[in-house]
Amino acid sequence: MVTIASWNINSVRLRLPQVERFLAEEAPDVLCLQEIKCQAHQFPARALAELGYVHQAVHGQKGYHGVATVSRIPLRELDRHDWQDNGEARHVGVELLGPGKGMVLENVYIPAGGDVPDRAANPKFGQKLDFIGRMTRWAESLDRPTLIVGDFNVAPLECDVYDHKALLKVVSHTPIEVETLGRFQQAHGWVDLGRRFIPAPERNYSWWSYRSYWRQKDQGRRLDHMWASPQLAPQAIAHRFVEATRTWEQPSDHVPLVTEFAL
DNA sequence: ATGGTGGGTAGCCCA
Repeated sequence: MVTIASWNINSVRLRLPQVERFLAEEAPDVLCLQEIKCQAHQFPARALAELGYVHQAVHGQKGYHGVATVSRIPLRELDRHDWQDNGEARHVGVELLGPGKGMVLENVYIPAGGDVPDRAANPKFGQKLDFIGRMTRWAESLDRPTLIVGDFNVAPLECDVYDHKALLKVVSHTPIEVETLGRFQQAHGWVDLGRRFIPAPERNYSWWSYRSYWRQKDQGRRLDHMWASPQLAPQAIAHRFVEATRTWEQPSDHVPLVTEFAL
């Protein structure tokens, strides 16, 4: 059995105690973090190593973004794609070397895309679409069993948001984003494990705004995903969102996802 | 209900 977790932590230094609690309670073999918001030398490497996560691939950046994959299983870092070509730290790819040997684990933080869903008015929105477009061309040539996880910043299905009609004009759920992410999915035949295990139209959110009104009304969105390549997906035997973390004190706005593989 | 809240970091950017 190999258990993989993914969590947008929104500052790993601020929430290190929550990461430690999550690792103690869920005991995944591998944890993929997004939005670590620190440089590699500031990453709490020793604290996580003391919990057994001694194998680490950290792609940090000062103040913003940043991803890290920490593991009890030996791993080898493969690459760090810059799909915007602007130096932002949004991806790290590794290969598992012990249990799960041969699995490639892609940890990605797709840009949020700003507030206005219009390329001309808001360059960040175009950069988000272009990021996914470059990911799509990359995915077309993949030929190894791969799990891609992270904060995709897109809620693809109608039931992935609290109000589909209202959110059609809100970045994260616009038709152009959903279509663009759909082309990425088709490029490799990715299996959306979130919906394989929690089928539509069941409520299944991974993110709630910090703004209190939205939280009270359960106005969540499914922005975080674990997608398996076709040859790997059948090995996934369990999948869950750990929604309880959102009720912890001073939480991340995202909750972790966990998948168990029979490997 | 286009405001509001929460990060990092130095006068704002990002989510």
